Amino acid sequence: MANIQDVATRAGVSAATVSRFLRGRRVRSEDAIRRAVEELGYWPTAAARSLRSGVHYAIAVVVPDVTNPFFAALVKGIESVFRPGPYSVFLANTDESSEVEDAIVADVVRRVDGIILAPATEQEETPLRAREAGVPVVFVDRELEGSEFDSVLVDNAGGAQAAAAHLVSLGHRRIGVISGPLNTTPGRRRHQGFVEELERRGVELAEGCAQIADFRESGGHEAMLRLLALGERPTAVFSANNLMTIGALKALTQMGVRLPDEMSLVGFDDLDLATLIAPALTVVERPTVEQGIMAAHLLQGRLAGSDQPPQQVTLPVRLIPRASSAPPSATLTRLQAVREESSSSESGESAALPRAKPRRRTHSKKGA
Amino acid sequence: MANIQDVATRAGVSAATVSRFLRGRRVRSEDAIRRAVEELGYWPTAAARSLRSGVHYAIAVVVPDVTNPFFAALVKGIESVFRPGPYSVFLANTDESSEVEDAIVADVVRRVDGIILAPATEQEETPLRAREAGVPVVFVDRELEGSEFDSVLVDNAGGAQAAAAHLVSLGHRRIGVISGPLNTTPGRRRHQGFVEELERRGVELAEGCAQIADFRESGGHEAMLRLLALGERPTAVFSANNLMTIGALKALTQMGVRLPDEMSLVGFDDLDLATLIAPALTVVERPTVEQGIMAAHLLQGRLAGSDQPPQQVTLPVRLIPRASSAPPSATLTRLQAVREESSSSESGESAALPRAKPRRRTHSKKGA
DNA sequence: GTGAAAGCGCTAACAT
DNA sequence: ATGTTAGCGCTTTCAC
Repeated sequence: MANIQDVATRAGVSAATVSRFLRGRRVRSEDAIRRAVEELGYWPTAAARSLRSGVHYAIAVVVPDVTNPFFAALVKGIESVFRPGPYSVFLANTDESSEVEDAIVADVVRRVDGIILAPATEQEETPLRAREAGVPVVFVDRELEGSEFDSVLVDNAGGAQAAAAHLVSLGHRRIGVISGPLNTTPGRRRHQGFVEELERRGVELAEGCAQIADFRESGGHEAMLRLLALGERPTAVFSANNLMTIGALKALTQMGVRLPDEMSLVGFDDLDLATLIAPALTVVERPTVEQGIMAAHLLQGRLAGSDQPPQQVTLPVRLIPRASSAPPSATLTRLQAVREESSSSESGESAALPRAKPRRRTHSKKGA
Repeated sequence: MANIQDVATRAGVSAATVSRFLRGRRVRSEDAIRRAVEELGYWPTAAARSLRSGVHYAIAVVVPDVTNPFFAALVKGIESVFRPGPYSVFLANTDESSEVEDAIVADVVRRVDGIILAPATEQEETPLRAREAGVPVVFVDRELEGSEFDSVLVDNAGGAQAAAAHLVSLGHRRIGVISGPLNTTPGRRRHQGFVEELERRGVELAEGCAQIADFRESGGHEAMLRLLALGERPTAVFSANNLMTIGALKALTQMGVRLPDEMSLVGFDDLDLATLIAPALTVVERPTVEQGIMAAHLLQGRLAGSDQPPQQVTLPVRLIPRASSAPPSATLTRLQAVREESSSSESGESAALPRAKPRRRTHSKKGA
């Protein structure tokens, strides 16, 4: 395989000149060099270039699970930004394991100029090592507690709150939640956001109604089975990510529980097929490709030598009400008893409306 | 950052000895070296190692679209094989573009020791260049015409044939197909397999009933809209991959066409949510993770220096009949006329059942 | 603008 | 088993 010296000889110049030309500087012998490169099919050896100059013209994207459509979309966004070059984008998978992530980052730090990282958990100094090695890191989806890294998140708490508010407004009082690991940013934020909003609205989380799972389909499946096995089933459930929502749906189908009659379900993350399943799924949607684009821009800034203080970008989410969430059905809630007593004239429509927005601050209004 | 010489000095040996130790050979001063490595936080520089030895301890997986669950699963399989090391796995996305693929492969050839490639199209000598560079290539999902590369495919033709047989057996005579690009292996094989099986069973593909799309959701969507706009709609459609099936489903929903009453649908590729959509989707399922594992094993063989002739592995597929395919409905087929005459007593339940497994060979039973 | 020379960090060949 | 030496292919001074 031809090297730079071969090109130089053929073009009648020195290797240094060829190198300069290849790096975009103006030289007299452009034509000759271009021709020599062409004829020899020359392409620089990445390793030699990296060794000498310290730049790799590559970045790494490290995610817990490529199989998760969310991360896949993220990657697409990132790639679209870097496509024009000169950086190649490499993707690596940690399989939701901190150990694997450690190994990958340690390896990749020697091969790339920057890293976009969606950490498996928050307990790790791996990214700090990367920084020590002089490789900028941008966090996506998950962040390091009080760290000084660029990061792009979505409004996890806000989305979870919207889901809680939605379910309470529909009249649900016995509500379940399937959360991700609490040592991950989205796991903890969504869980807290959901639970706190319930409390704020005077709804207590009953025993066994908070299931901490693992962001995987199997975890969601098992969690939903546990919820269904409860003495008193929740009338509504919030599932904190796409994969667990799928698992939960399968559990419901398997146990013959009908949505939304027997249970309401709201998921975090839109599913590609959310509108096709029956009933169409109510979800909290977040920008995925955009999140990747944002992260890529931040990293590009660092690669260009930006010395700005760490940026913390938070993207908005939005609740999309569809058919899987509805007021609790007659047979399942005590509210129903109240309803039957008090109102019979308005029964036709009111059940479908968020009429139950009860006692925001339980104590403050008690006397009124 | 410490280099190998620093470690050597600290351990009181030469750099060569450290190098040998790191590569697994036995040395006397193991302990001292290990300690020095530890204390200095030393980690070899990949570029230097690659430059000198020519090995990168990395492989690349190049796919058209990470967002496609099929490729995501493939990657998972590959990673599971390489996880134990010593090779890192990098993933790159070609966005279904031969040009991007060319660029990626040209780049990656200088950085890795082997490539697993799912080509965007078949018209390219890129992989040949990789081979010239001494980098082994294993094809997945798609193959190069008459080439001498290892490859792992699934029984595309067989799957498509099974789908055709299934639909014809149900009684469909006016059948549509949404195919992928015919210059890709799975696109062509599935198309041909399907069409030929129809012919073999005496069913002709009507004008406009063969839609060649692009393996993308949007393509499937548009193709289905075109099929629905036909003067005489097909009573059944075969969609040649997961993404197009999703697009087709959305088109059907959008146009208010009910499955399977107004149309039967069979897809190639199982969908994660196939059982959750209404009605559950009939699909041709193929092993995805296994395909990745197989490809990884083949590449491992080459990396280990195997000189065996190119292996061509074909994995079996299987048709999973679910609810989206059923006999053509009353209003849509002339068969119904026959039915109405002959049977009225069994009308209650029979409509939902595949009872009409009528005249496998139209001509053979005509007189009965 | 250009060439000569040095060297990035490592491993392979050759001694011992 | 270990040290010495050379050099992978490139980029970067440093002169000119």
